[in-house]
Amino acid sequence: MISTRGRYALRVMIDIASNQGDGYVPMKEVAARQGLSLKYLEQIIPPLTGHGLIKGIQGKGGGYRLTKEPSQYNIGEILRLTEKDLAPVSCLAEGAPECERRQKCKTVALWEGLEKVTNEYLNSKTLDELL
Amino acid sequence: MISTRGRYALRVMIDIASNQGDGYVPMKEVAARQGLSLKYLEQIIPPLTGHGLIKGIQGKGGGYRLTKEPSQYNIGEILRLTEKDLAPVSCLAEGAPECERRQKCKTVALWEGLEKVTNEYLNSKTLDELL
DNA sequence: ATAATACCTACTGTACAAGTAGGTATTATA
DNA sequence: TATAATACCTACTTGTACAGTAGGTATTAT
Repeated sequence: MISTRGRYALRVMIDIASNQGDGYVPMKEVAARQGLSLKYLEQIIPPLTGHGLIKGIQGKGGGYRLTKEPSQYNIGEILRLTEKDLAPVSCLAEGAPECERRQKCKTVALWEGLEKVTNEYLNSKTLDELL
Repeated sequence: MISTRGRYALRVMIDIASNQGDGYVPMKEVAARQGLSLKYLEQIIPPLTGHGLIKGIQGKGGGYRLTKEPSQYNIGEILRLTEKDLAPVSCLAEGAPECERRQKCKTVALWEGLEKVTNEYLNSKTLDELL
């Protein structure tokens, strides 16, 4: 299940896209508009700036803005960065210990298929479709 | 993320299908073959018997068997019964309080679409495909 | 100098997942 | 009729992770 981290990150991206104009959007305003905790959002944002999806500038008058056109973001990349893991089962999560039943496991192909359809869906949707 | 309840339920169904022959399969044997806790499995099974997916008979020589051909079970129904919820986000879970942002929510359609593709995938797979 | 911002790190309460534990009810069989 | 083996039921436990709260530092415009 998608946690608040991914869901809030998406709402932040939508909010910035809708309000950036030609300037920078303070996270304080995003938090107020979205009814979310500023302090919590500050913990969620770093992977997005770290991977260049948004740019933040410090100091008075600072804030965030997108680095690309909304149509250039797919939802999957936003969620993969902010969500802990998008795998449908823990044994497919990154860093999961190699399962010793893997060879004879009758269900792993099912879970891999499920992961594939969800990733394809999320990668096919872009940010501008949500505005 | 699919929890152990749904994953174990699936393995139980596969194990019963593979071992029932023309008799009944004791859960104790399933637990031993699958390397799972019998006591834990006993908590997971009731919704499957309650909805008639498997039939259990008590007493010595008892156990469980399928009520239909493996090809007649779809994976989605097994998971929906044993998993707490298959919704991709908590606001789409059954019994979730009506979200007051629902009307203006820009992301709910995305989550509904994600739920749709996962349900379609899981409903399209049948138990016999896993044997 | 000050105010407003991004950015950083530690701590906390709650809920739930994943079991453990100890029973009762039912049925075949010796 | 006693016993063993099963399904079925309910309470309790433990660890972990989610969803924050809290208190700072660094940077920049005015």
